Amino acid sequence: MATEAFVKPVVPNGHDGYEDEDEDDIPLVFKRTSNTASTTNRSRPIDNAMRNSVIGSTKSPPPMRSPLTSPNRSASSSARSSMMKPTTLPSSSSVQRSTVKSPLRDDRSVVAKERNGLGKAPSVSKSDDEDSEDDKPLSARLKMDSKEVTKQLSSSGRGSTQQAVQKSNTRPQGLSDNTKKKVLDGRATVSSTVQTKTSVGTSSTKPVHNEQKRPLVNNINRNGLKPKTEGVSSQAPAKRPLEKGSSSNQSSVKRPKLSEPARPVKVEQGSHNAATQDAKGKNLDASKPLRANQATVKEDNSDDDDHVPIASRMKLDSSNNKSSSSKPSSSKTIASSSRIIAKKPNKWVKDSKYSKSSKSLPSGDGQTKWKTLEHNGVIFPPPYKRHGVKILYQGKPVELTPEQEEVATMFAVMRETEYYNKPKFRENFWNDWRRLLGKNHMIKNLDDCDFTPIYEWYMQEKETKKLMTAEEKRILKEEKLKQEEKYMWAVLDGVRERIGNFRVEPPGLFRGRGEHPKMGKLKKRIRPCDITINIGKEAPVPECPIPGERWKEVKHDNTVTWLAFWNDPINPKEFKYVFLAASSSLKGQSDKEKYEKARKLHNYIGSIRAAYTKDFNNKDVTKRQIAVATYLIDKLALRAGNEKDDDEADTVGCCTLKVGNVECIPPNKLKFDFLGKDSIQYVNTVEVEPLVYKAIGQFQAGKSKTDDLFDELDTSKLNAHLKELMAGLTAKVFRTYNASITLDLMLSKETRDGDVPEKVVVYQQANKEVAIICNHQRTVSKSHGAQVEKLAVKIEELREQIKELNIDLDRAKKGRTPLMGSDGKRKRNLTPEALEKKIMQTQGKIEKMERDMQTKEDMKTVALGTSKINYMDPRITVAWCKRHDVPIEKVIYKELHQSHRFATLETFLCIAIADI
DNA sequence: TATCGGACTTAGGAGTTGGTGG
DNA sequence: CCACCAACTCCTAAGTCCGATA
Repeated sequence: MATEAFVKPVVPNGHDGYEDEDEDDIPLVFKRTSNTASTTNRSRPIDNAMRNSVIGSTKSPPPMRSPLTSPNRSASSSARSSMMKPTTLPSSSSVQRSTVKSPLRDDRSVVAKERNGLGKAPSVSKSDDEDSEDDKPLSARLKMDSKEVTKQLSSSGRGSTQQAVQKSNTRPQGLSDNTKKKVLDGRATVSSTVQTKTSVGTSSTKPVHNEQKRPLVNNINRNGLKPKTEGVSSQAPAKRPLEKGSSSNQSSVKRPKLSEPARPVKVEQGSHNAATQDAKGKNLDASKPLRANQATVKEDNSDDDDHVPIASRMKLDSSNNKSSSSKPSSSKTIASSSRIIAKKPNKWVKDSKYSKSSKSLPSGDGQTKWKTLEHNGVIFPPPYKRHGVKILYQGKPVELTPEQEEVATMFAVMRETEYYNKPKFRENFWNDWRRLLGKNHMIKNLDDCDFTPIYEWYMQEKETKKLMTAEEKRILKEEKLKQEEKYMWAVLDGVRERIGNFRVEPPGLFRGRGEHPKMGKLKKRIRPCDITINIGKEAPVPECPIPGERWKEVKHDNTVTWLAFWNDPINPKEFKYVFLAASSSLKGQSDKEKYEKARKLHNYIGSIRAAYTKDFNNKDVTKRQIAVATYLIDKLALRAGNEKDDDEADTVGCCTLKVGNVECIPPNKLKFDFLGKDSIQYVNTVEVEPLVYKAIGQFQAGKSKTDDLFDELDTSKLNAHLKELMAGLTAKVFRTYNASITLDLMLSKETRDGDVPEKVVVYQQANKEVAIICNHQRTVSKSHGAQVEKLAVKIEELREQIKELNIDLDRAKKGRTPLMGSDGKRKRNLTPEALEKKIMQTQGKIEKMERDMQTKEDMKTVALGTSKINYMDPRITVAWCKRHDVPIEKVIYKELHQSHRFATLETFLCIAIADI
């Protein structure tokens, strides 16, 4: 390893996207596309299933080899040393993770693994090599040398770290068995080592493998924390009472949906173990050194270092990490490749000639975001057009003013939605509409109103629209475009950029998600006098599109990126902003910064995990809560969980979890059940480090179900703590990091030789894993049941056909003619060979349909788009596509890849390759 | 230190579109 | 050629996080 250390290892698979730092340099501008979300559906069944997993399984990990990780990775990693080294990260993290499996991870297993740091590539195999060639170059290019790494590190703020690091390192040798095991897991490399002791286990999951387990847990046990039972202070003021008592309550309350148990953990160990082992083995070697130290540290000192910023403690191992690998087949390849790569990368990275960086990065707050900004303001929805259809009140038609009719229409058209019959929705609507009707209006209550006439008018309008010819539709579309064209673009620093939401939100009834207390309230029409425009000083102020009216205010603030804003009519304290589109350089830049931060976390994750593991039994309750919360955020990808007002839906994140949201299941499993963002239910049962389990029990002691689990904690305290560990680190970075590392790991691990469709499936599986980890759900489409049924029917028909064909085959062999078909027609007289061929083909069809059906079922509640757009570093995807000759458009949709972000990446990659 | 204001990112669902299998 | 469905786009709600202020 050592040798390799500097070289960037090529990742076998090559991926590395993540790892490469270079990319950083890359000019890319990421732009994001707009969203994509998938469909709707809210069910969340899936999740459950998927989610459950154990976080840390205790078992010792079997030796697996992670392809990636292991050797190659190590090597490579080392190479990357800098970043990602899988080793590094993984290590620590890995260790933990591995140990633990996060439930999530289970499925997520993969993820876990990744996180662990694997690097990427399992081994590159020969085949890989080939790919690797591409890969290599790229990856290699991307990656930095160790030196670079170092630089980065330092830049990242390690500075002081070193010292700290040292401390941590110090411990090295002493890894406990546990540690070793962890290490073995592969994840462990350096960091792992460190952690090892404490090891939290993280989950690593391999998709399949996950199971492997994670030594961590075990380790933990050894550590044997004693749980203190004491109490946590129970002060917990309940921040927001759950409504129901139990956590679950929430869920229940808000979303009835699933409560299923999570899926069982998945996986299984089986396969992976092997991998793991390998990895471990490898890792060990390499890793031990550094991280071990750290890890070791842990308990002992437990407190010692506390003060030391983790960051400082950490250092990278970059060099260290690299090492291990050995093994496998890939090694050769890797090595060689790595070298090559290494060189390139540097260049690459550094070269920033390509980088477009010309623009100033936005980044920090208060910083200048632009020098000149021109735009034409916003476009307003057309004024209300009266239809004159009357509603019935107690059976009689009622005359309404246009204003009253407009709001009545908003309500009428929602008849087929879930909102329509919700008491809160009706109540809020009625309160606002009644105000419009006036005190003396004949309509005295909503229940006596019959909106059917308006609903029918609306349906008819819809039908009419549908019946328009394609030509008519095209003309309408063009007209609309012509009207809006001038509002669609802004010129920022001389560059024409698309504006994201240049249309002012039209009036309507508020559709909050979950059990939102304000659902049904009237969202009034926004007028120019509600809008503040932000534009360059030199630019002409946009003309107010509504004659006789004027903007509320015109500002020239170049420290912000918004072009206009107005106060949210539903929550006047909040704002609605008009920003540039995701494809703009401004958004792309911040996107890139986001991924860079996640990458940087890769270098710190080992020490961070070691640090929080050490604090699982810290005597200071606040520290203990921070440690456990960080663990949950890291392992389960939970959101931070800011405090919320009472006039918002009752949802929680990590810091706002209620006692009732977490159930302790002996010996060391935790069942989470709560409503998260958008009132999406999160149900997951995971095995955690025994110390975590104990700590949770302590935090719950003496409290009611609606009290805060982490009563000493809030997001600002948590983030302040995280910032001590790594500059710029906040809770959400863990989500980005774990999502990207998971993608990377899964891709490198699962990609095999094969045709493009097969590779695309691998990508989708990886994407799915990430979505599960992040709990991105969608509701099951209305037609899902019918679609599945249809497939089932077809499969049955094909089976019948096979039966008939077999009969015909028997007859044909005996020289007889086929029987009449089920349709009564005479069949062609085929030779036995032809019949056999036909049977085979039909069998193949059945198999494909069964697979499709399974996939459809598996994916019915998983939303892939959100993670693709917001969490998975596009560089990983691009690098993988290049490496494996998969056209980028097969895995990324158009708009996404058209966006600068991807275009740039591709360019970047091409350049890198050429360089080589 | 807790709150609040402010600025941005992340999220799911509705609506639209275009590719494709029958 | 048509119907269907998956893939997108659009929309806007709902989070995160930071810095200022009380």
